[in-house]
Amino acid sequence: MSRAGLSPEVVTTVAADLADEVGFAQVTLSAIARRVGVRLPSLYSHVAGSEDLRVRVTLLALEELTTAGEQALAGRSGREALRAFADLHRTYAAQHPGRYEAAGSLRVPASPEAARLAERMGGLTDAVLDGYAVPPEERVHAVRVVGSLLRGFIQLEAGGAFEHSRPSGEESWHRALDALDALLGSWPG
Amino acid sequence: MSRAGLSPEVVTTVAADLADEVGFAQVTLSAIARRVGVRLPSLYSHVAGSEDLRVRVTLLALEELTTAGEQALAGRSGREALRAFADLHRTYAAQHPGRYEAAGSLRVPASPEAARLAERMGGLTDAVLDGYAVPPEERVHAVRVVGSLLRGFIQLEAGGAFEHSRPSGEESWHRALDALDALLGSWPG
DNA sequence: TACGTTGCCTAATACCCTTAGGCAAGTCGT
DNA sequence: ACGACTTGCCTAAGGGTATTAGGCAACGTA
Repeated sequence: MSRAGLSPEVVTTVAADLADEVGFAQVTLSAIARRVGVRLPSLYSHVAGSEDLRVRVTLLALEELTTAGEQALAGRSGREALRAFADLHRTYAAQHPGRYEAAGSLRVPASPEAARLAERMGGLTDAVLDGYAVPPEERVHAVRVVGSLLRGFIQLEAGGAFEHSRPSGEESWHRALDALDALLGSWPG
Repeated sequence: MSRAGLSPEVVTTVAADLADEVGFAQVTLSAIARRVGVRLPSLYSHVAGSEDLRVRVTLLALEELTTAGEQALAGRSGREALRAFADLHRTYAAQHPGRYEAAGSLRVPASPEAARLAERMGGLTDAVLDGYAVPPEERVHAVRVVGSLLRGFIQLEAGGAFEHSRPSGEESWHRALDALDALLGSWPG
């Protein structure tokens, strides 16, 4: 009986891929075991259980998004940075719906890894805002508004809210980004 | 053996209450059966199954939100209407997290009831925008941006994103509404 | 090569969801 | 008021997922 060569990372990646295919909520240990060719209980050698696996997928997605964000923002600022950051998230959500869903779940337990990620994500939002003249004490609010709009739009679009009405989401997306740019350009109003 | 006096409406309401207490994803037919004092299979006389129940809870939440919206918006327009509409959703989400989660699930199957709700919800957003001079062909985009920001903010707040950082979400909420008001007041740019 | 570690297995338990079939409590026609 | 029909609730049974316990064999290492 040869071994399957599993590891926490492999199991997590398979789970993330499965989430992209059938939805994060439909990810099941049974399905993963079938896919990698082992019996269900064998997975417990690599992950602590169903909930642990969900957290791992969430952290994986956040890490991928953050890394991609750091690359996308390199050398950009202001409107350019905002657009790159926003488009990155929208594209990631479209290509990896399950991962994005996981990333949006929030509520990961505190851990060194989670803290490091939060730090890096903070750096990203700082980089975006650095191109705008938002007063220091207003930055928190600006970050929250930007995050809210992006997240809300992407989720509505992913949920099919714009599917059966004209015009397409694409045009609204550009309006939303223009609105955000104008907003940040004249913050706080 | 006396009867429990159940009905689709009662089961749905119990499910919604349970969702508010433990989260929409944790709502289970077993738990509902225990709560109303019947055996699990008895519920199948009232709902078609687990998925059917979820849809019913979603429609219940959307209906409650819409009805409350119609009352909150009566006699208001412009900034007043926007604020009433936004605060209503935020308050509803805080008081009925499970219901709000259900309402945000989207993707309810097409039905006469769903169509009626969509119609009424469209009327609400129209009422909010009527106080602003948004060009007719731009209304769709404005509605989407407003919806995205509100939804995103409320979800981030519900997910605890603002919990461990100052200032509180309350202040950011006011900034967000001011930003939306300014945005709609000078749409498209 | 012998040893300890560990990856994977079978077995067993505990939910949850769903369908089938039966009984009796309501409801309705006469 | 009585019988017949409808239906709300029940038990029984089967299938899926999650988790734990305990065993065996494949690997890394002395």
